[in-house]
Order: sequence, then structure tokens, then C-alpha cells
Amino acid sequence: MRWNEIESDVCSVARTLSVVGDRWTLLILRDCFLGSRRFDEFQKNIGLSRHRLTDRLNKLVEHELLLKKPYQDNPPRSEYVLTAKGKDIHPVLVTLTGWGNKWMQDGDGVPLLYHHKKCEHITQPQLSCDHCGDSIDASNMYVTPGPGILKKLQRGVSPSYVPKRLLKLFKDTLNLDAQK
Amino acid sequence: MRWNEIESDVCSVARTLSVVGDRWTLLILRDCFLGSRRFDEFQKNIGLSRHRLTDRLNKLVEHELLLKKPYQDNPPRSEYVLTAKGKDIHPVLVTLTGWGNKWMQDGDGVPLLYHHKKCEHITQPQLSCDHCGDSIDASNMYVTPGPGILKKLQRGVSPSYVPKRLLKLFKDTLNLDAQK
DNA sequence: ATAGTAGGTTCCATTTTAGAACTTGTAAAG
DNA sequence: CTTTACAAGTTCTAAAATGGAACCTACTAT
Repeated sequence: MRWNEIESDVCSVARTLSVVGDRWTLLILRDCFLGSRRFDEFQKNIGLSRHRLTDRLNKLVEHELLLKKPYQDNPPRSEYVLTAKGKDIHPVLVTLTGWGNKWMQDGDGVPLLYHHKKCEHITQPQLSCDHCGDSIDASNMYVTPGPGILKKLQRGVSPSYVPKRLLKLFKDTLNLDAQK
Repeated sequence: MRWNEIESDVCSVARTLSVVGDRWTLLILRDCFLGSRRFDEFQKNIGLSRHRLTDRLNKLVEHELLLKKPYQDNPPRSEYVLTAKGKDIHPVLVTLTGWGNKWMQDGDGVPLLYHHKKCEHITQPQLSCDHCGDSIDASNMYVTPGPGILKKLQRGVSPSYVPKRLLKLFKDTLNLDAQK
């Protein structure tokens, strides 16, 4: 399966990875959040080849996570700034950092510390339910089919990644709905 | 720069990506959280080549995100189950899903819905400060150097990815500390 | 006149990947 | 018994992605 096929998978994880799921893209975005904006800055910080960087920046601009913004005309030079869509990647970087801080330390401790402006404490943000506010993790969550899957099932398409066990459950859901 | 060099970068994002930052690994873990455990199950759900899958599963076992657990002897067959380290990837998948749900929809709506067992509501978990509990995002957070970076600076090593602007700030921090 | 900066592009060798075929040992179906 | 299926791989080759170095262009500073 190729990148562009992943993009059309009926799965938000797969779709997101089709944009940011390579070796470099999230590192570029990390740098954006730390204040980098220019080609050479990214190249020096990250250490990828100029070729790859051109490619990845173009992709991020295409997908509208970054905006290419001219800052001089002659010679033409641009900087890359985060759009709203790009800024929304922040939680992904925060959770990746959290995992790395916990599980990938060398002997020297955490590389960077997050601080919460409001309470002025060091923080490693955690997920909480956006309805009741309680903290939430894999053990107190479950999934059900959303409209995106149900509509495909109604059209006879079975999203490849959904385990048979769940598919059956989802089809039962459909039948129950139909009987109403 | 190669994968194994990324692993030793002084950055928790880079280190995490050295384990899960390719096209397939997070999709394998997604499937684990949805209940998949066996080779063929992953292969069918995800649609990657058997060759790649072997490789990725081995890497996940090496890094101890998955445990390879024999379930019969003749012929030898195993299943792959999440370890604590693997389960801790869940927040990453949740935030990736959140972004995909918001920014990568086709016309049919969200593929899967998350539910919170306790309050029984549909939820898209959000990050909150683990000290004060308030919701938190890029605009109300900032970073400072942690021991992992400071110790490297003291040894004269400059972590490549830290923008010069921040490096200077960090070195000032060191000088202030030294003057105490 | 030379070196440096910024943001690329071009080229080629190396590495990684996709996809299909093959393997091994068992069990079930005809 | 012979074929088919299943599970979990391994092997092979062509195609795609990548790394790294060199080159290009239009300024600016020394």
C-alpha cells in the first residue's frame, strides 16, 4: 500500500499519518513551535537533506499546515508559519514528548520542560474527557462506529482496518437502526 | 541523518519517532488497541506487505511495546500483546485521531467515536495541565531547558535541534545557576 | 575580488519498500 | 489419500524514497 492509498483509509489515525507520518514532518513542526521559520534554520536544526526539506515543506504547505509567506522580494525569500491547522498538531507533539520523556530517557533526564503559563507549574499535560473533565485513558474509553464507517458499510464497503469482530458489532448496530 | 542517529537526539519527540515514526508502526498499535493480536490479522487490516510487518513487529518487540507470546507449539505460533510501554502510546493515537477527525474528514463524518465509560458520553479527549487540571494548549504553555539539555550544554554539546535563540537563553540559565 | 547568506535544484549511489512467490507444519474437506 | 486452507514467516526482484554532495542565483558585507 502506498502513501496516497493510506490517505483515503476510513481511519483518522491513518489519514493523519498520511500527512505527518514520516520521519521528518513532525520534527519540522516541532521546530515551528519552538520558533523556527526559515529553510536553513530547519535544515540546521533537524539535519535532514535540503532535498527532503524542500519536499516536506511543500507538502506541509499543500496540506495547509504551514503558510509560505514572502518576507523579501529580491532575491525572493519566504518563511513558513503555522496555520490554525498546523497549530492543532500541538497536542500530538505534547503526547509524543510525554511518551519520550517517560520511556526514552538517557541518563541525563528530560530534555525540555513544559510549563503552564496560568499556574506557573511544570506540567506534562494529560488527556481528559471533554464532557466531564475527568482524566481519561485507554482503560476507561471504548469506541463505537461513527457515521464515517456506518455510511460506508451501508454502501457495502468494509473499511479494511476494522477487525472482523468489530465489523460484526457495527453491522449489528446498523440492523438495529434499520429495525427502528 | 539516519534513523539510529535520530534515536540519540536530545529531544523526546525525535526519540519517540525513532520508535513509532514510520508509515506503519502507529497503525499496528492502533490495531492492537482495537483488539488485534495476530500476524495475519494485522496484515489484512493494515494492508502492508508481510515482509514489512515482520520487520515492524520485531522492532516493536525489541523496543518492548509489544510482547511476543506463544499460543501454540506445533507449528510454533505467537500473538503480540501490548506491554505497559505500548499501552502508554494510547494518548498519541487519541490526539492523532482528534486531528484527523477535525481536519481530514471526507463527506461521511467521523469514522470512529470515542466514549468515556464513566460519564457515558461521546468524547474527544483534550489535554489539561497535570498540576492544576485546567485545559492547556500551545498558547498557554512554554518550554524551558530540562536537565537533559543542561547537562549536555555543560559538557559542551549543543543539541542540534534547539534554535540558537533558545540555546542562548539556556546558556544564560546555566550562567545564572553557576553564579548562585 | 572574495566570502558569506538564503533558499533552493540537480544528480547519483544507497537504502527502503511493495508485492508476489515460496516454505513449513498442521488440520479439515472431499 | 489428495487437495485446500491457515498461520506465520522468508526470499526475491523491481520500484520508490532517501542522503549527501555539488551546483545555482541574487544579494550583502569585507
